Amino acid sequence: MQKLNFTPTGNLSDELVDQIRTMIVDERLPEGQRINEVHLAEQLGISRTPLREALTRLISEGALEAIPRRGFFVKALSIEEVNDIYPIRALLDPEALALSGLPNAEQMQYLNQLNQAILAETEPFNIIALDDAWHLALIQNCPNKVIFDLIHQFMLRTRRYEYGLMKSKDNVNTAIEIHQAIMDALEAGDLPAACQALKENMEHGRKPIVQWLQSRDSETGGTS
Amino acid sequence: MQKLNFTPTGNLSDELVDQIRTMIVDERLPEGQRINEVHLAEQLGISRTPLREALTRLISEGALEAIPRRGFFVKALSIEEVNDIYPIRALLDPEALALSGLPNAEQMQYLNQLNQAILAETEPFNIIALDDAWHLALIQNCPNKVIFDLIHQFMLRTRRYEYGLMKSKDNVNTAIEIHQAIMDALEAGDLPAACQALKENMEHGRKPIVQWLQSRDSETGGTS
DNA sequence: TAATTACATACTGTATACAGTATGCAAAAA
DNA sequence: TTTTTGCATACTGTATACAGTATGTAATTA
Repeated sequence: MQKLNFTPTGNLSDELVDQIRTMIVDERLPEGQRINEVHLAEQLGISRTPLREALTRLISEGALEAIPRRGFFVKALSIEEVNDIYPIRALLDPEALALSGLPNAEQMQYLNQLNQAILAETEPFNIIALDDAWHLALIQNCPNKVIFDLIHQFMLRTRRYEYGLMKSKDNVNTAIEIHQAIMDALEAGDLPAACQALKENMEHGRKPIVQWLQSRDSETGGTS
Repeated sequence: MQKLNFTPTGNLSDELVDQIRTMIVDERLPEGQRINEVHLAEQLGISRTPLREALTRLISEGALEAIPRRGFFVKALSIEEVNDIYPIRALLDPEALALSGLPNAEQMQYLNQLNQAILAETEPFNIIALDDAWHLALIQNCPNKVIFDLIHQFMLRTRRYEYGLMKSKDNVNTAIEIHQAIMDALEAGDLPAACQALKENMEHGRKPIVQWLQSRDSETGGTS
């Protein structure tokens, strides 16, 4: 039962990383859960070797942790991590935007399209993917590829947190409005204002997530 | 020929990552080189499975890259990467120091000891390790663990560049003087000045590396 | 002589086998 | 009834086997 018998590009573990990350984000693999390699491997239709290579990569991404001789575990969501990461993005994202400069007309149109697509989308997982795409499109001209990749990495790392959040339409609408404000500044040709708005976006994006985590932690159980 | 037959903590690949990174830094594995897994595995006295897991991790660190069906390659040193990373550290390090606050007397003494140890050391590899240790000690109180880890990651990633540089005693002395200037500001209780000095340190640290790379690239061959 | 094709070799990517440790349960003793 | 100890089971970590692709060389043809 091979997944794909035409694999001209990429290895099995490449696709596995995306697949397993998605399972962690949508909580099919809930936080704290121990990964049973044999079970997961046969569930995914592959052997343990490429699976372990994928799990190893997800440790670097911060989605998993390993305890020697005990195995891989899904990392717990933590308020500390949110409080740490969002201020970093408040530093990195505006810097990336400043380095990128103003987007051209075509790029502006694409940003608008994405923002409207977010409005139309109802599936939380897709909303997050579109939101991330918007933020990446904003800095697509960034000449500093390391910053770009770093931001991309943090996006993947915070998807688990935003997944819980984006179930509420209120938070989605807020995000759309902030995007609009940034785009307004860009269309006015005011790059510093756009950077400032982006910085505030990141600083304020932290708060509702922390609140959600706190309310979640005060409950004992959760609905599946 | 086992490396250690008492491994109560940690897996083989944990130690392999450090070992192979060192081989890349000191150019036993030169840039661009294709990694022969069979050869390297038997050279290190282990099998290909844990080796491949270690190599996978070193891709995340930026030391290697993988081409499907071709294998792992040591990433080439690039001026672009240096130009990208040092401005990021000029952003992150001062922020981490600001969050850390002033070090206490004991910590100041440790910073002084490290700086003197750098002066006494002659081996480039050790100089870099001490320099990194100094910069980490500077921000050891940083409450933002993600920034701390990020800086640590960038240190490992830039060791290859600094190894070429630290062969010149001039550059070592410059580093020591800058450390001293930062410590002077700290002992005066002026945290903002220390952050500013650290920022300038990072911004200026980039230049000699780029110059070294340019002069190196204009030569055809190199001494072993 | 230069170019192209066919073949032998080597290496990667994946699966599987094996060894050693952790875990949970049952039985026995206090 | 509670605690402790021994054993069976399950799972991780590592080694090895196998399949398929890339690579280099030699032979053949233009």
